[in-house]
Amino acid sequence: MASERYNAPARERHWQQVWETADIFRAANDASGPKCYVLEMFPYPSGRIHMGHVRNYTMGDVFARYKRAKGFNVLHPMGWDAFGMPAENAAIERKTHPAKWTYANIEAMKAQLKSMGLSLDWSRELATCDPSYYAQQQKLFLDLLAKGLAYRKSSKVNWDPVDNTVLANEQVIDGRGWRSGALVETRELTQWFFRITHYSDELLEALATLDKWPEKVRLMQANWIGRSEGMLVRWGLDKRSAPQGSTEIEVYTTRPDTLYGASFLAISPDHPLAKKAAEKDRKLAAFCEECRRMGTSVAELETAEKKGYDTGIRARHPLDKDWLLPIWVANFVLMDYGTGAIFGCPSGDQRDLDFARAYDLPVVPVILPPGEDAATFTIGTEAYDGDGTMINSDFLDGLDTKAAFEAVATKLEQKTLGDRPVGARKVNYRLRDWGISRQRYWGCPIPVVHCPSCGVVPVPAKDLPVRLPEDATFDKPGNPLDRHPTWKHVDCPTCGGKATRETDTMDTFVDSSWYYVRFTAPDAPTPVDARAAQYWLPVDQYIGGIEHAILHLLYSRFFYRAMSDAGHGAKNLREPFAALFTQGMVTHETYKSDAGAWLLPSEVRLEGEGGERRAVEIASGRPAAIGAIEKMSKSKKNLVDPDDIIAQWGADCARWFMLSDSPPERDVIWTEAGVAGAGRFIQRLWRLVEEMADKAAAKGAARPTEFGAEAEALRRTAHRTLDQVSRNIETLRFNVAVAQIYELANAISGMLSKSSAGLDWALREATEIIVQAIGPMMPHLAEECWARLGYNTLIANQPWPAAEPGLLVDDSVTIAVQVNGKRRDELTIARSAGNDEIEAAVLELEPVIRALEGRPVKKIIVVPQRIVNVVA
RNA sequence: GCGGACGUGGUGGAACUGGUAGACACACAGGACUUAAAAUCCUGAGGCGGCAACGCCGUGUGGGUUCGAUCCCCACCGUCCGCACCA
Repeated sequence: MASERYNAPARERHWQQVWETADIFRAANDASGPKCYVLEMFPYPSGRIHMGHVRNYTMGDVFARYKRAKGFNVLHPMGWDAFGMPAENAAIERKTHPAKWTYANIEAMKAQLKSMGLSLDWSRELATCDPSYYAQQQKLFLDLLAKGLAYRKSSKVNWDPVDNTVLANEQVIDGRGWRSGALVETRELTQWFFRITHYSDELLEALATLDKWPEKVRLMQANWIGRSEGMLVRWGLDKRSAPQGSTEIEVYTTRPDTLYGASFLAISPDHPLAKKAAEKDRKLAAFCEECRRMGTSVAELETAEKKGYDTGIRARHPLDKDWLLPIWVANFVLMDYGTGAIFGCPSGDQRDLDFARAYDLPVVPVILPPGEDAATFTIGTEAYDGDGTMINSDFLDGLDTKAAFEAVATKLEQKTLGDRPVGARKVNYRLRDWGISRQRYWGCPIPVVHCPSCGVVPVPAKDLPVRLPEDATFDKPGNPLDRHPTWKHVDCPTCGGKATRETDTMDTFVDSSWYYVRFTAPDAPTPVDARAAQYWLPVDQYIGGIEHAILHLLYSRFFYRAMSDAGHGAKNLREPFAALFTQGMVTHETYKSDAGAWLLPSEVRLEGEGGERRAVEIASGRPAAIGAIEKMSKSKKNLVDPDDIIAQWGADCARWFMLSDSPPERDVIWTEAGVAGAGRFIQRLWRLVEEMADKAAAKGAARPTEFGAEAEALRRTAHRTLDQVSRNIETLRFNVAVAQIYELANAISGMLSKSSAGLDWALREATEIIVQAIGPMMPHLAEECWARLGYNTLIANQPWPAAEPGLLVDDSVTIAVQVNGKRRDELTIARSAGNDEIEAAVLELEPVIRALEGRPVKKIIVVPQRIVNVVA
């Protein structure tokens, strides 16, 4: 029979239809048997999927299909992270409505995702901008409010002047807004917060239980939470110098052991004491003002000098009532960490040392590094912050650092100032509460009403959801909800008086903090269906980008706990994602025209090879520059459109290429050659299956009793491949699984020209195995091959084949033979051979005798089934 | 500055728990088929020396542990990532 090329795009549409009609990917909440919840981070509906999505969803799909074949009840849903700024910006630019823009995008992207052949349960599709979703989120908010986990406060916040909204700390990267890239300003505003700090310790501690998360992500979260153990220490103020009514100041320190090395106190320009002192000191007031104007961007911090101003106020050392220390206002002290006040120990802290040197303050060494002599040790330009032996420290002298910490801590806890202890042990966290207010339209409305007489009043359940008004205008900057003529004006639910709605909407990260829970029962009348959540959660395998290591993943860990504590979760579950995998980015070469404009890969023609590679701009015929390989981005135009690839090569080809070569956690370089290689393999596999299918004799033939050596070897290869592919899919090592499938394909090809009863049967078996093995990765091709092999079932419904254990182990093994650690030969011997037998055989090998050069053998090391080393 | 990861042929990468380094793929070269091309198939290849058998060298650099190190330890170099005036 003449082979025809496999027409991937056409056949893929066919099989997608078949799957959809059979509705085989719908997950049942009431199924018995083991469940497996596979989830990829849901996309923002920007309008088109990009290659990053293709990679992410392919990985998830391979895992989901594999688990399905392994007999799990798999939940593999998809939805849309649909609130957010781009919709609003589109509304401004194109004079459309965010909802219209968003839903049109969803429709387009859904079609694209479907063309990828993903095994998704579309019946659970949700969009976070849909009132049916955000209504439930508003209920959650109110329950958190009732629990004190949501609250309102005035504080300094990060203001993004381009997006005209507040940002959470996690959303400020290098002093810039995470979306807009604008330098963030500081503003004092009254905002809504989630009390994530209530869970600081739990979020940190529980990281240790997440053994299926990347170490890197856990570390990043631990650093972000930033736990430190220290003490709050109260210092009495010298009455003569202190402002009226100020009697003490409290500092936070992690190094109370260095208290005798203190030479000054420093407070933030925003510290109440600084403000009070500034009332009477114009120069100080000016200094504080100057500090506030200083930016907080990285560049500014790096160049900023340590600046201070002596308030003239003096504080009494907590361990020595006769020791007065100056209190300075310093530009490097942060009001929102600790107490906004520190004591400076210049010998033990580089920053304090710099400050002391600049203002000529005392530098007293209190910790003697190991190996140094107390008589000669001095601090020059470098502080010593390590451990050592205490010196110049009164009752602490001679103790080591840890013991000194304990001794001071105990003493400070016993000593009193006024009627309270001078010191108290305190654990501090870097983590701040999550500011969720956004001054934007396209987000979930915060369901409260502000009443002049009743204060903040929750919107009653019967009035939920608080819907976004559809007739908002986007022609002016600022919050469309705030300037809407009628929307915000309501009667107070409590007293009935005139009141106004909250016009802030929630950070979109709130939406994505619980969507995985909603997927378990997307139509439930309550936010969470307890039974469904209990059955499906936690997510068994979560896959997404590393960029969410802190943001989304920390928020979700918090929010899941908070909603559980408010009564919406699965019992005895604290962590929503049991296993996390962070995949690498998709990168591509960049091209620039001689006019300096970025060019799409499709706009250039590549010529030559190796060091001679050139790019030519097709339109102009002029040479173009080949630039660095970078993450695919609109700005650099190094984009390849998944639609084009799927139309030309098919989804299976794109999927296979995404899985090949690069380890999934690393970046993959998209190349035309790589895609073509994947395409070639598809055709090759198809030809192989056609040829097999035509070997009619093997189909349904009885299993031979004797196979013969070649058939036996092929069977071993096939079953070993099956075994290894299974394990590599299980551990998401797709590139290795792909390589093993190639090996099996090579082994089958090598045998195709030969024929015997045993070999025909083994070939048929091996072919069926390879078709099943590619099933999760290239599902359409697998169906096509399965059908071509004569089956009228769906391979998507076939159980994963089991490897025959007997074929995974050989009777004989080939082991390496070394002389003095250098490989000289190899030896094939019965697996059961004893050490004596192996030793004897090794010593007779010609290369061994030669390498020994007549020297006597000192000993022979035999590692069974691995290696033999003859030591001479 | 602090913390972490990584470094293997021309390229992407593989190597189980310390046990034959370079699987598999891409690119390349030679050959077959073809009027020709495409497609396909076969063969070759880490480097150096050698006709070959074979020998020597080889996983960023330098040391160490070990019968044996890509893997463990120490130091250094380079790349990438995260955090960063955090008291």
